[in-house]
Amino acid sequence: MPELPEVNTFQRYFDQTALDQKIEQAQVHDDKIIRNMDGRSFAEALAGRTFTGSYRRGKYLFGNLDNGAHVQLHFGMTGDLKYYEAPEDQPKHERFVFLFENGYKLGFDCPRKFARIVYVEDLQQYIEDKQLGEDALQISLDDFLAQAEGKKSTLKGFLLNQKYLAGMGNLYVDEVCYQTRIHPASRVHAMPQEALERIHSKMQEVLQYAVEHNAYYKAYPKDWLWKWRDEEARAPDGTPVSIAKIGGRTTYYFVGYQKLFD
DNA sequence: TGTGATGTTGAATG
DNA sequence: GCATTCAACATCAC
Repeated sequence: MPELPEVNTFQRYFDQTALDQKIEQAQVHDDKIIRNMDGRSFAEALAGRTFTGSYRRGKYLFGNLDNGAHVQLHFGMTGDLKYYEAPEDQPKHERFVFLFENGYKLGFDCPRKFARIVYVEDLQQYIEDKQLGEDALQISLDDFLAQAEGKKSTLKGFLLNQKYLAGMGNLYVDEVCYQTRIHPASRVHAMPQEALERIHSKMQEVLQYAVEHNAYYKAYPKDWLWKWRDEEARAPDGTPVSIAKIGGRTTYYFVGYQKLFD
């Protein structure tokens, strides 16, 4: 489920379960989920360490280790965390697990193995090399406009590109476009500044609301697109939903109800 | 049985 | 260098 608000919820969970406890051992069940070393090296690097904090940027969560290194947790499409004690509570698709001194474990579950776990020696350098954009919840209007400057891509493609800003995913992009009544296939360079300002403002409003509700979508307002994202959906003016690939992803939008800048 | 899914990356193309 | 499209990654659920 992981877009920015979901990862923010994972961060809270991580902080409540993993911090300030010595890691007795890390066990890697599936080597391929660790992207920059084999499972044995990862386990060796983590043994005896302690997480002292965490840092989230967009959909990327980093656990801060007491030796200055970080562990990147990126959840892909199906990543999840589970803190448990009894062996029978181990999640079905656990790919690796931290065993703490108190006997509890923090397991990383991921049915589709799209998650990306990386042992990061130098976080600043890593983020720079990745060209990871500013966090979508933090980015100022000025920086947002600067990123949008001259972009010929679709609005959706722009918002999804983690180099420009980090954290937006398929569902929240559709939500913001719907609520601002701007067509997701609009060309960024054809949008007046006022429209970009509305996107920026609504984006942070939506993300903030979602974060405050722990990304629990059932608690989202009834008038969000999210609630009834299906083929029967209609805009308030009765426009039936259109479903098409925009920016490479399945997109729900309303022709006419959402203004197209092209 | 086939299809697509809340994500990212790299290759190929224009 | 940019933008776009596509395939790949691997598994599950409808």
